[in-house]
Amino acid sequence: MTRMRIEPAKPSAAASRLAALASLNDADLAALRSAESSARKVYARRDIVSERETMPGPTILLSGWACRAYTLSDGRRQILGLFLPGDVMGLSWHPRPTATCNITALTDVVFCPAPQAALQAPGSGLAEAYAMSKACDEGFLLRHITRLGRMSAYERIADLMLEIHERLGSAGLADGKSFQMPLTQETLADALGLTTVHINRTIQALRQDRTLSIGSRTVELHDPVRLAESLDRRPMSGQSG
Amino acid sequence: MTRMRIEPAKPSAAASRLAALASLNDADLAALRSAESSARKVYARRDIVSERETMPGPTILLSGWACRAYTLSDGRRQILGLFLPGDVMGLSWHPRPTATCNITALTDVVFCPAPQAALQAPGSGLAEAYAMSKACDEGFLLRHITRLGRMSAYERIADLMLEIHERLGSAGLADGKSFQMPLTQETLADALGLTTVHINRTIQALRQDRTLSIGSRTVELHDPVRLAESLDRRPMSGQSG
DNA sequence: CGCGTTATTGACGTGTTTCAAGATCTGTGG
DNA sequence: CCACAGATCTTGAAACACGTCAATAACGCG
Repeated sequence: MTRMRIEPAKPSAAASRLAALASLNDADLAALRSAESSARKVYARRDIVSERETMPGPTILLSGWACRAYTLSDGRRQILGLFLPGDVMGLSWHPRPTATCNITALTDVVFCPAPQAALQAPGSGLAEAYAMSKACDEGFLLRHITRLGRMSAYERIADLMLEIHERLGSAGLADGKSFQMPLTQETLADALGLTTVHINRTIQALRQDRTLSIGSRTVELHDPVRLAESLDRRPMSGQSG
Repeated sequence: MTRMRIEPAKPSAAASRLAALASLNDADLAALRSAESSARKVYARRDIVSERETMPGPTILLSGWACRAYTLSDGRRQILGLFLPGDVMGLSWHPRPTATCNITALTDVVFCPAPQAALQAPGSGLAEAYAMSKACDEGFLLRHITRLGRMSAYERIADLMLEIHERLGSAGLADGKSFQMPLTQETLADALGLTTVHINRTIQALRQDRTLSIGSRTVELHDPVRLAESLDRRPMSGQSG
């Protein structure tokens, strides 16, 4: 891979995601690039933010996957939502933000503070991009609720894979039918309110039906459009335009 | 009920709730009172906002209960969250807000637009109150996810009753151990991802254990504090101060 | 009083969990 | 390059929580 002189040639996942949410001007992109230079790294299985800790400001996930999770005192763990590359974590309108759950790195993870300075500048789309990002987040939470409340294991897995596929797509990290997924079956279980054993068996059923196959760190969707319809996934409306 | 000359004597549930979230000045309270005069009413089982409709502005629920719900095409219904008197519905940072789920009246319901004018006025606490309200909302969503994903039917019911008890309390609508609850068992089932039949049987178990009793439109908690501890409900930290 | 909604019950089916063991993978160090 | 340890995946058998179906009882309202 030769390094190009003109930087914007290969936009980062973050820039690509945010640009899909609102139109960013050159100052915005520059602010993003400069923020990315002050990146921090956290290794897999480590907490990025621990419960009851003070929340840091909004943070952009540059690479790797993370999640918000809540653990009951007897050890039961529920993953509340995933963060994928380009997502903005910890966006909070909370005046005095105290973490009410952990943010944990699921893989090695690199992140940086989300640029704030440019927010007030005329023509900046960053504020809108953050707002859209937050709105999407809530949409994901709501979908997660109906997944957990009203879907079978089979549907839950399929639905989550579709969501991840869409989200990675908007960061330029998925092609039409497949993507890289670093989640273990145990993590999937914690996200979907199931046990590892049952996740395993259901994945086998999905493969046998040729609905989707989850292999070593990759997922292949056999017919994303039809599957999305059968799961009542409305096509995210014209939010991206 | 005789009408008092001096209004603030009996604060509305809305004023009481919002005042608990941030300190409101006289102008804020006046704005609230005046907004309440332009109230609208919707009957039980009717939609307040239907899916794919344009969202109205932020709206304060003055009396009655409502919910956000999502219905799959085969009829399965999941209640995403409840709105109790004093709650602010439809708070959205979304630039071009389109409803992604219904808001339905669970009982007869009265609501009014949330006052906006006073937001920029110096000393107004309304903006902060709305922000806190939104932050609480997200907390409720997250808790709902762990309820659905990792709790048994028994725990789900108990946990939801505790949440409602706390929330009604901050609106001045609950005493130490009990409150009025207009939800049918079918509604509870849709909220908790269970069937009516199983809700019914589990309620009987809860009563038999003297954990809590749900009778005709009232709930009595036998030992809220102990129950909350056993369900890992952290005491909402110092947010209210 | 009668009708629709809501609550209750019983018998039975099934999706998911539990427990426990073994197989496979992955990275690490010798 | 092999051996090893820890993580991850896979499998089977048995238990249980919860769902389904269907019928009846109790409520609440006009």
